[in-house]
Amino acid sequence: MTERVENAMTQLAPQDVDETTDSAPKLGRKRDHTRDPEILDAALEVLAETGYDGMTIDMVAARAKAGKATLYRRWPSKAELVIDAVACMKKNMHGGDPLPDTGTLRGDMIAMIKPHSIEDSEKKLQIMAGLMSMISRAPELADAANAAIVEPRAAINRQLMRRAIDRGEISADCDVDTIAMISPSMVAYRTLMLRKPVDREYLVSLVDGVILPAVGLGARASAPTG
Amino acid sequence: MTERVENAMTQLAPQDVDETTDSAPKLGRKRDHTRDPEILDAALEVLAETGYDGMTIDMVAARAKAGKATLYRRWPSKAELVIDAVACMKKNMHGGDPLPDTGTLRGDMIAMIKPHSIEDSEKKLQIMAGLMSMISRAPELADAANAAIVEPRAAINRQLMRRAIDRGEISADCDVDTIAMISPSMVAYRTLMLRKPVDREYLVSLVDGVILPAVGLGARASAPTG
DNA sequence: TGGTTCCGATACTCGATAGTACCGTATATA
DNA sequence: TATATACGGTACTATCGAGTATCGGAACCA
Repeated sequence: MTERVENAMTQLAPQDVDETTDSAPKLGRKRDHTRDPEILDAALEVLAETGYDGMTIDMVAARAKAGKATLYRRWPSKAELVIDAVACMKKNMHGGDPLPDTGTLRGDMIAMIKPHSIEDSEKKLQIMAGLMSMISRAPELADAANAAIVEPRAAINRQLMRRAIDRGEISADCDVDTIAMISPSMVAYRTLMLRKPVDREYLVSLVDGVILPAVGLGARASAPTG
Repeated sequence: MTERVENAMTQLAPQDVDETTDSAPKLGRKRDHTRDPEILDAALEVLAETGYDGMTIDMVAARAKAGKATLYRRWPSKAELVIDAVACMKKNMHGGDPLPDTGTLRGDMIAMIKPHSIEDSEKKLQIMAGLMSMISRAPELADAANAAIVEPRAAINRQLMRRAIDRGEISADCDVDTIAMISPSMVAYRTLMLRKPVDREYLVSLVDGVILPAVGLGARASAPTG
């Protein structure tokens, strides 16, 4: 409630935060920053399971097999820990497989539907749900979450569509930006509110029943293979 | 966290809840049930402003100008109060204006875009956001929220599309159920995560850039009037 | 080796809030 | 009028969790 969030520190690395850059003679044991990612991952897990308000620092510490004080040595508050965790989620995303290039927009989009990415997406949406209550207090968090969770998928869709435009498969008049957001938005709503499964069948029906028609490719214009 | 939610009572009206139906001789002052809606509305307001976890019973009582004990006489817990508030939101929805019938699907959909409904929708989405953290603990709440907030809009879209099918304007092969969810889902995502304005312009662009193309009506096939 | 800082762990403070108890008052039945 | 209950308000209890303090031990540096 009375929480204030001014600035995430976002990985300042070796020296501590409020030191005036040079006044630290670096004595004694060094902070083990290899543990940061483990702690942030633990925070994301707890966040997905219990939501921001349900999440306690003790849970995160226990999950990361770390002491509570260790967390407070690295992040000044629960809020900043979460903000950092969400921000780092984006960085730590492996670029993943290269974009498919099957020659048709439908082929590319269907090729993007992989069990791994479905499950990955569901986990990230749980994190997003857990963040919702905090977003009204820290709106910049919405940007971070969007950048880490949904924007990458939308960017892929945009690129696939632009290539389709370039090869003349679809019209250049398409509202690429909006259409690229269709499946992320609908998958988010279906997962979080309808709580219905987002499986391959649903995603294919989105491609064939909404996206392809929207770009002017009639549903029955493409290959039969799922 | 340790909250349990078994059953919402959902407006049992005159007699109290746990009375075995007839053993109440009805003595003394009667409960003033005309205040129930005021209390539930206050709960929805606070819910939209602060979210479930940030909401306190004292806030709701103060907003409704009622005593905290009064709330606990009527609902056994904060959770059940909220569940009841969301459930009653659906009931208390005035049917609103009759469906537009302009003769074209585009005309009908554009006619549905009214300042009042935009603002109403935004308020309801704030409530939905406030509920998110609780939904994982009480999944039936997701159904109630969906039924009260998004489903009515989707139902309208379905009906407009079915009429368009009946009059031969669009093909009967359209995936009506899925397409009817496009604008609710995208509006929800845009409001809650992107925090961008959902204004008339955006809604029109959804109709012209996504929905009409998806049902096979080329974007430039319709009336010029916005 | 000795001083310094980090580590995990635990105990503590302190504010906030769900839920209860009780007050004086208002309103209903008998 | 007497009784019983609801009312708005307030004080209280009990719990929970953020953040702090401190511990013995380990790692690092001079």
